[in-house]
Amino acid sequence: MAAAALEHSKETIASRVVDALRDDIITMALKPGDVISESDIAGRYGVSRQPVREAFIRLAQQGLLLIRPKRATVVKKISPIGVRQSRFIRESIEVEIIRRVAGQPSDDAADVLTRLIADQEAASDANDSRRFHTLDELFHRTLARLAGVEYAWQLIDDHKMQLDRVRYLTLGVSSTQRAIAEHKQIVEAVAKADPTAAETAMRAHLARAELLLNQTISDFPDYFE
Amino acid sequence: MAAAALEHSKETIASRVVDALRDDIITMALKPGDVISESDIAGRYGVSRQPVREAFIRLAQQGLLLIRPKRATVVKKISPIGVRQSRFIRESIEVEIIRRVAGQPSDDAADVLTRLIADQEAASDANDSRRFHTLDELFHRTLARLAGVEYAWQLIDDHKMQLDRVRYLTLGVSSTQRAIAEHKQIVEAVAKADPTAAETAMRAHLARAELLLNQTISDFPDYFE
DNA sequence: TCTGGCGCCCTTCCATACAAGAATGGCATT
DNA sequence: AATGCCATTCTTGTATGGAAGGGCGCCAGA
Repeated sequence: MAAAALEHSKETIASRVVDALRDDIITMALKPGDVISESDIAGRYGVSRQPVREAFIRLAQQGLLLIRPKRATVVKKISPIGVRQSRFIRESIEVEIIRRVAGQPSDDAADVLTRLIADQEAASDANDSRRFHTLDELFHRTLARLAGVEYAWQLIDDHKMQLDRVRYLTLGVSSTQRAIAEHKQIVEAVAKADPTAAETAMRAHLARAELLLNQTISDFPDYFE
Repeated sequence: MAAAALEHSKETIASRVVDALRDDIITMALKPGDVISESDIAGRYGVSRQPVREAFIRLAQQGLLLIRPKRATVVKKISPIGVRQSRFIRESIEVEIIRRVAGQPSDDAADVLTRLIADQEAASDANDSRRFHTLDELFHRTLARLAGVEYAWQLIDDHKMQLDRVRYLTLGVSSTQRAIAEHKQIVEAVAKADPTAAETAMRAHLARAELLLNQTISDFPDYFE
């Protein structure tokens, strides 16, 4: 925990504490199982306990913290079941999305997606994992936008944080080459207006995450329930 | 707002306030657009502002309240876009569920579902709308359980509250007969182990909600954005 | 040595006081 | 009559002190 002096903006203190803590949790600066307390964090950021408490409540609702009344507050360990179910939800939605996109194809769609893949290849060549994953997220978000349900993507953002923690642990591991190849298959199916092929490619793409999860669990057993 | 003296249990005051307020909102005792304040609710329940404030935060995260800093807190109006997107998510997941259930059929599945439909018919004959909708929810939840993703159902419960408010407004309107007939089609497809037919039936079942939504918007325009 | 009880310390939870922004209505000025 | 300013009074946001409860270790007794 580096974390000194959250930069002051016009937002409320509570909001800034939420952002700071969430970032620390996703980047594993705060590890699953770590015990924190209101006064602890309050002292660390030089604020009172009240806004910290409110931050705890919000993060607990997002599934990142576990408040044990009168006992303590801990960074929630990652639940393999929760991760799989979150992925089930994501897969359900993404399959529906890719069907729509492939079902009503436009030249724009394929173009935009192709360009994104090119960027990803550049990031991969430069070994810039962070940027690669940012572009990966953008790829999927773009599909949602093309399907006209970008707003729905925001709704599942909460669940996605569970997946993000796992992904952060696999930053150096995941094979970017393979992901790119899979993305190409998806775009290809979209260009051909073949919903079934698109669905198959998307399922394969998402299924690979299962392998990564299992490896990550054995690499960091303490971080999981 | 009837609402006196929330019954005391061992839970925290904040939790009880959350439950009470959420119930008031979903049952339209608190109407979309109503302005409430921390001290208002605090006085009404005879507690201090603090737990009420925490309840507001939690309900705001669930999309039921809108906290306008330093200004006021209002019961959020229902967003037609949000409702449609929530339904999109639900439809995506339910289609995936029904495919799985129909894909790996069991005698139990059809039996349990058939029994639930019988109960629904009884409730419909008795004109018990509340019970009918409770059974309706149980029907879909059972499908999730049969697909082995009951936990995922919990994850979308938050989004479902948006739909619940609309559904409450349509309590006397919705044609229970039709819903029952659609449920029968679904079970039939499951019994025949026909995923495609099951999917079609499920989509039709969920699509009918769109009509209800449009009618509800014109019936209660003030409750929507 | 083992076991049960008691007290201390830690936590979250609640209450209260104060601070600061925002809206509204009255009043003065033009 | 219209308009701009200012004070009053709401609201939510923050700080702080104490209350209530759970965990843990020391200590006494068997």
